[in-house]
Amino acid sequence: MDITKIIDPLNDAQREAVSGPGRSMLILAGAGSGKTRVLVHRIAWQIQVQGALPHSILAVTFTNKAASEMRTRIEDLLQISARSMWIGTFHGLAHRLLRRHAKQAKLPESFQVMDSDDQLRVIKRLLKDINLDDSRWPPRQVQWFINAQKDEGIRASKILDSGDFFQHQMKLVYQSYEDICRRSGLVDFAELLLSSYELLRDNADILDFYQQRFQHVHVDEFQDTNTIQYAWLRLLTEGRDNLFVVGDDDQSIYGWRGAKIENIHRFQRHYPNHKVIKLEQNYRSTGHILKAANQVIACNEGRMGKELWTDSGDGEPVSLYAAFNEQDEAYFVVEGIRKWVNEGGKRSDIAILYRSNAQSRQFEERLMSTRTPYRVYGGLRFFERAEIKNALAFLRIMAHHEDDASFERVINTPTRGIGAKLIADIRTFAREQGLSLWHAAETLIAEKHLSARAANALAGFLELIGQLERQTAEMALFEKVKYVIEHSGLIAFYNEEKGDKGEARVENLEELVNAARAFDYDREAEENLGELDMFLTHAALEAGEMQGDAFDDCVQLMTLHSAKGLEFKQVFLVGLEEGLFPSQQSLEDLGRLEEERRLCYVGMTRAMEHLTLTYAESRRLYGREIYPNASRFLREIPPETLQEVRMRAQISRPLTAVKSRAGGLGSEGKYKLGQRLKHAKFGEGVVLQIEGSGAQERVQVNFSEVGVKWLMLAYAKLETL
DNA sequence: CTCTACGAATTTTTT
DNA sequence: ATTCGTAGAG
Repeated sequence: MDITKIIDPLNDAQREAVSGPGRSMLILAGAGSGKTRVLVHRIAWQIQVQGALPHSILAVTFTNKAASEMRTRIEDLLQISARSMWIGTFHGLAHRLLRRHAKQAKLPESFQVMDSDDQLRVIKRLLKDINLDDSRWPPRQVQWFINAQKDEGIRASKILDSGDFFQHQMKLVYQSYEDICRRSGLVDFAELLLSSYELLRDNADILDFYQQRFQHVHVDEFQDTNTIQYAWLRLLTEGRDNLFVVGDDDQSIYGWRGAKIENIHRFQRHYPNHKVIKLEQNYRSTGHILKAANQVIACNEGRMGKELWTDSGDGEPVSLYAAFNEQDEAYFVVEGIRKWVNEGGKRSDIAILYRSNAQSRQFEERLMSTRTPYRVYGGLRFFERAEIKNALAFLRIMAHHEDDASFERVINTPTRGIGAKLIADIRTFAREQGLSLWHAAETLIAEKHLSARAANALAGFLELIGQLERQTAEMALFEKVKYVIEHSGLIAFYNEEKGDKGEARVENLEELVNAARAFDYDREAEENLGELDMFLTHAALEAGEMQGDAFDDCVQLMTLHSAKGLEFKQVFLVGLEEGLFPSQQSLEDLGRLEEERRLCYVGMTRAMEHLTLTYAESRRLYGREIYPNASRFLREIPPETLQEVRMRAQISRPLTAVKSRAGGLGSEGKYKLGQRLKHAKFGEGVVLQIEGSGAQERVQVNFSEVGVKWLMLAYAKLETL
């Protein structure tokens, strides 16, 4: 066997990880340290050297992109098909388990996957039905609550009824939501995970089967796992010491949606025999960029401790530009892009990264007026567009009459004279009789409870669906889709819509036909599911590529979050201002502040050759002019790696705040970040920030009773705890 | 049913 | 500022 291909391209640490003993391992892989490579080569090693069967490999990722990349790279490396390996996202694999064992998972054979938009609609509907005032109970918040419970593995029935009104109400809503989903055969994303966890937990035979099968379990981006995902992994590997996880605590930026860094510590406790390997050699960025990023992340407490290094030289220093205002900032960045392109650089090697989507605008305007091609990430994706979801809802309701969500979606789309009143009546009747909306509608017509006009319109709808069903019964998937978008009236409906908008929607619908034609049934068909159902699931689980032509040479605009995992020769990290980045909401909580800092670290380490940081001294935000301070993260960067750029020297002020090395690193004095202390008047609090020195030294403290305050150390009477 | 007007909210996102 | 959702009028 030729193992040189597997081993030779690796450095020592990577090699140790790849060829390590067949027990649990924790690979702490810094940014740009070759983490995917390690994962891929580890799997190759197990197969080729240790004789593992492809069949016994399980590899879990968070995104479809990561999963397919891993699969491709394994196939390229080993020159074998990776078909029999289970490589996929947590949700994708959970889904596969549920399809295979629908009965034991207490789900209908043909359950449908709901995306978050569908889920939100169901919740809105539900809140209306039980007459909850949605200004006091915002649907989003309810959705968030339910998902958070599921992510923690908590069923509605397990929520304590502590007498807390909010809790009590939420429990009721959650319970009704569960009922609706069960009755309609709908499963949301969080439910995929929770149900598949329960499936394994409650069925010893099934669990045993998969434990036997998956001799080698691998997890990518382990720091992003939430409670239920960890519990799921734990079940599969319990007592087997075969869990190989790769992650980076410094790149944990999804705490706000339930990711638990603690899972790394949990892992260390639960797999006592494990081995830890740190990958610290970086193959992406120059020395200056790494030094700057290292110093920033070093300000966080309680890290696993890693320091990136490179042997490829310092490179250029990091640029810093203090813009006059947000327009000047955009102007400066686009000017930088122009220079780069003039010197022969590619636009697609450039990224503009920002904290919040709203910031993209000024850059778009500037790019547009200079006619620079660009692409903004994070818009609606193909399968999330309303017209596509409408078409899919037709297909769904045809195949599954009890799917209330789809029924609601298309009952009056395109409009066919079924008004709010009639729909409400159907809903009420359905609820009273415990029927699906479809069945309720049928019954209402049959029992002549409706006015002639209403009955007519409703019967027309049912008949339309019935006709579509019959006429497309024998068609291939793409023909079926084509037939439905044409004969449901959707195409005609959107053709009516004036402007490019309707035109674009029609084009999208036509594109859906192509998507159906291109859909590779065989590749996905493992479950005993019809082609249409597979396609619908595919649409929910993989919302599809974002808009824009990847082939064009475009400047890339995206949030810091969506930049994770990517790299660019030239990175502009913009809007480094207190209140923006770190965001306002994170200022008062050290934990969230540290997550912002990690986000900053992620952003900086995206840059390969050149990193430019900018902030504005004045910014229009929500229609108001604000005068933010430079971000604390700038002060954490070692000055020797920084180079201030001044496009218009007389305008931008000298950067005193940035140059003065503040005590923010927490090395000197008796106060450091996170330090608990007590003030005679304000009570107890936590140190968030330290600035200045000597008589000027001041600390920002978050007091539990009175909130955030700045205190001069020279005057304040403080006592450390 | 569609259009307009007014008020409220406004980090980050994958599945 | 802008967007989004709802309430009320036409």
